[in-house]
Order: sequence, then C-alpha cells, then structure tokens
Amino acid sequence: MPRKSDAHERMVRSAATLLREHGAGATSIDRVLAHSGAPRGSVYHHFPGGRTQLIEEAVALAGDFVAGLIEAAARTGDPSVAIDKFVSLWRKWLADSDFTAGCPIVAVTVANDDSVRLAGGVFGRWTDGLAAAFGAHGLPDARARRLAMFVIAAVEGAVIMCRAERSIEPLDAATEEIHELLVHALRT
Amino acid sequence: MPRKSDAHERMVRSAATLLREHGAGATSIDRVLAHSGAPRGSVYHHFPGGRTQLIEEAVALAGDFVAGLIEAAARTGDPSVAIDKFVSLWRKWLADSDFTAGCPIVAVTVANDDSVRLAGGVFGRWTDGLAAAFGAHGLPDARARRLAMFVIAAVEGAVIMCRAERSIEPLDAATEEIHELLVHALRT
DNA sequence: GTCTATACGAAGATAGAC
DNA sequence: GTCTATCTTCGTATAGAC
Repeated sequence: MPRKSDAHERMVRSAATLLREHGAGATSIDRVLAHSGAPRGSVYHHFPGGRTQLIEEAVALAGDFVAGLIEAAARTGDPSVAIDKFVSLWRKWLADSDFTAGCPIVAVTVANDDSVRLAGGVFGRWTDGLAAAFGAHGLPDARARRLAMFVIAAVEGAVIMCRAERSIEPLDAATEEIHELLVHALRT
Repeated sequence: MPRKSDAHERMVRSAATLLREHGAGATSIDRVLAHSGAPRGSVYHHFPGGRTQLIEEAVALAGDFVAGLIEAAARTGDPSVAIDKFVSLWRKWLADSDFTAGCPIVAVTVANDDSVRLAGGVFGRWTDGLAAAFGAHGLPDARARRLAMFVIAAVEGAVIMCRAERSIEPLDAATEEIHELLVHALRT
C-alpha cells in the first residue's frame, strides 16, 4: 500500500528546496531526482505536465505552508504575532541554511518562470491574511492592506539582502523598523 | 578605430537586461549574443573568464549605476530626495518592461550564482550611500544605517511583488509607508 | 577581432519493455 | 510504477583558420 509520502511528495519537497537554494533555473528534473532519491522512470507518471507541473506544485506547497502560518497567527487578532511568526520563519531558514536559502516564490518570480502566474496569488493570499490581522486591530481596510503588503515586501527584500551579505543584519534592521512603524500605526 | 561602445560593452548591457528579465539561470552566452547582436567568435577574446566574467561585469555595471544615482542624491543632504530617486528608477523600469524586469543584483543572489560574492558589496554600497543622507540629516549612525538598509530591502521586495502581481500597488504601498515612517524618524 | 568546427555535457521529453 | 534507451536542443568551452 503506497503511503502518502511517496516519490511524488518527496520530489515536490525537493523542488521547493532547490528553488530556495539555487533558483528556478537550476531546479531541473535531474537535480530534483538526485536530491529526492526518487526513481527516474516514473517522473512523467507523477507529473504529466513535466517540469512545469513540478515547479508549480512546489510553489503551491510552499505558498500554502506560509499562508497557513500567517492565517493561524492572524486569528489571534494581534498583527504583531503574525508578523513575528512570519519573520521567525525566515530567520530559522536563513540560519539553517547558512544564508543560502530564500523564498521559492521569489525564485520563480525573478526568473520569470511559467509559474509566475501562481506567485501573484500566493503573495495576495499572504497579504490578505496579514491585512485581516490589521483589520481586526481596528485599522481601516485600505491602511490594513497597505501595511500588510509593505511588511511582506520588506521582509522578502531583507531575506535577499541577508543572503547577499551573508548576515542577519538586514532582517534585524527590518524587524526593528517595522516595529517602529507599528508603534505609530497601531496606536489606538 | 574601435569606439568604446563595442561588442564588449553591448554584451555586458545585454547580460544585465537578461538578468533583470529572466534571471541568472537564463542568462546564457548564447542568449546574450542573440540579444546584443555581438559576434560569436570573439566572446572569449572579450571575456577570458567566460560566462562568469560576463555576469560579474553586468552586476558591477548595474551596481555602479544605481550607487552613483543614490550617492549623487545623497549629496543634497535630503534623504527623501535620495529615496525618491531610488524608487522612481524602479517605477520606470517596471513600467517600461510591463512588470517583467527587476533587479539584476537580486537575480544573481536568489540563483546563488558565482557572482553572489559581488552582490553583498553592491547592497553595502547602496546602504552606505543612503545612510550618509540620513546621517547628514542628523540621525545617529546606527539608526541611519538601519533605516537605509530597511528602505532598500522594502523597495527591492516591493519590486518583486510588483512583478508577481503585475501591478504597481506594492511599490506604491511601500512608498507611502516609508514616507509615514520617515515623518516620525526625521522629526527634528 | 572574428570566423567555423567540434567536443562534451546537461536537460526536457517520449517510446516501449517489464 | 518503474526501467532503459533514445531523440533533440541548448550551453560552455576550445582549437585553429583568416
């Protein structure tokens, strides 16, 4: 009885990892196979859409994972908690990878991969989740949305700078300045 | 007499363009040749270091261009001017490319290209330039640096989201929230 | 500086056997 | 579901002629 954790799932997870560490251009079927240990012969059985489908599933998986985290934290009604969860995730991934891994959604976006189509939806969902937390705190819808978008952009940008500089400083700077901004924005 | 605008320079410029539009993985010698119209035969005459050297020169060119812009604006002593120049540049590039072009430094960073080594230095120079403007305005060194880093991260992140969502909204949101933050930070 | 030819490897995708 | 060809295209790099 084939468990759920079969070759298909292992390949999607490996694709997400390669996306994060080496970008879309380097995420080839060959490398996913080597990384996941999945068998060559069944690639087009599991992914009839070939490489495109594989990348798209990896984007969806990563997008859902982060969205779930944001949405769960947003339900506490405290925007600071949601932001902290989001930032902590990147902090952990950067540390675990020694500053070589970033965001898979960013990877497909800057490479203009076929799956950029999905990237907009993922960022949109993250934005909606965070905006809901700001809204619950009493901010007007327009400001809540603007702030949510801004926080996500700032953190994503900081993660890239952390990789380039091989230092956590940019993410620390972003965390502090976001906090500073929220002190004023959330003042009731 | 071979002018300065010869095959070498055209290739570097084309490489930067391809980096911005299709990422590091898709910036191959073949594509640079096709895009620049430069002759095949002299590639390794102009670039003894091959593809690696070509990409590195493109990163350096783009990095210097933006740094020069920031540094010139910073000399006015008004941080808002420097930020406006920086944001306007991205706004124009996004519009001109119909949201398909981003930052070449980001491209080599997320692809973990050999030239990531240069990316940290480029971001560092941009940060120093903007921090100088904040310092001239009277902010303490630590805060000036933190704010400079944050602004660059936020704008770079917003540009990526603009590409994914094919909309200028994320950059508009970033511009407004950065302004909001500066209203408090630059209060004398 | 620029040309052609060539070697070599990696990658996506398909076909047909088991 | 998995295997082994196989085809084709693309990419880097070198050699040697002009």
